[in-house]
Amino acid sequence: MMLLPDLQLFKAEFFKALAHPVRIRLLEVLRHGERSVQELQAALTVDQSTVSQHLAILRAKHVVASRKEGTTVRYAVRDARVGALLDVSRAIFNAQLTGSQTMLRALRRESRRPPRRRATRPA
Amino acid sequence: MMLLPDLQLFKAEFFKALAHPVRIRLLEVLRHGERSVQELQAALTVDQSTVSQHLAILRAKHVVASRKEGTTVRYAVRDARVGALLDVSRAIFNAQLTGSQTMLRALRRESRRPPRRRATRPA
DNA sequence: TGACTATATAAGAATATCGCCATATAAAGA
DNA sequence: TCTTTATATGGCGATATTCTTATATAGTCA
Repeated sequence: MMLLPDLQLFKAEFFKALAHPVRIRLLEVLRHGERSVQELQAALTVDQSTVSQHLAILRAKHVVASRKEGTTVRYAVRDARVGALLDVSRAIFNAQLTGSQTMLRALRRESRRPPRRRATRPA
Repeated sequence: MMLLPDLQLFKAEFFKALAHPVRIRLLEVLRHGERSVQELQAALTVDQSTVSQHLAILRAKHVVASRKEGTTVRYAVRDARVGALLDVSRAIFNAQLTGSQTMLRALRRESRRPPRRRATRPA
């Protein structure tokens, strides 16, 4: 049966694009600015073809855009509101995760400013 | 390989919960208030077991909660921010859908106040 | 208890998604 | 042109989702 308006189908496709741990990580890196495939690969520690495949999916769903620059390709989030989306969902997780101390800590860690690699060793 | 932190996995599970047209429709009805399974079923025109199965998924991911009331079971969204999430994504679609006139119209129709069934016929 | 209603769950077939490996394309430099 | 580097894509086995059909559970009323 089914027969639902295309619009809901379209929305579902969009959420599907976010429904994978690798793609979430990709977006959480990309929301801080444009990145090359190499940089993304380094940040995630998954292999090249996997990163490329997930980027292809995000591209197909129009979540990210790619721009060629010489040999490398740089990716960026297409709509800044994707950041807002991740923030709202973070707030929801936060409320939901009252159980797991470990995940709660990880979540809090994420929401702090980008961990600005420490320059000097602590006193 | 893989080895991503549990947190991202958890987030992906959450988005997966939204990544289906039927579940999106369910949430878009539920965000306006508690509903029984029957009401949901009537609103979506999909059959009983399908609605129940999708509700089970939303329940498993803690997106909705169920409350028994006599013979019937009433469902509600657990976190009001889910509404905000749907709104942000709507905004993103809106920007994205500059191509499809049909979907654009459907999207606009959705964002108007609940269509409050007209009481008198137009003049 | 039996019949009826509302909802949930199980099992299976069809389909989709995922990760991995190999290979393809494309730019740049020798 | 040959090589190297950066990225994309095709094929495949493993796993996960989804719908359908049938059945199970639970509340209500007679």
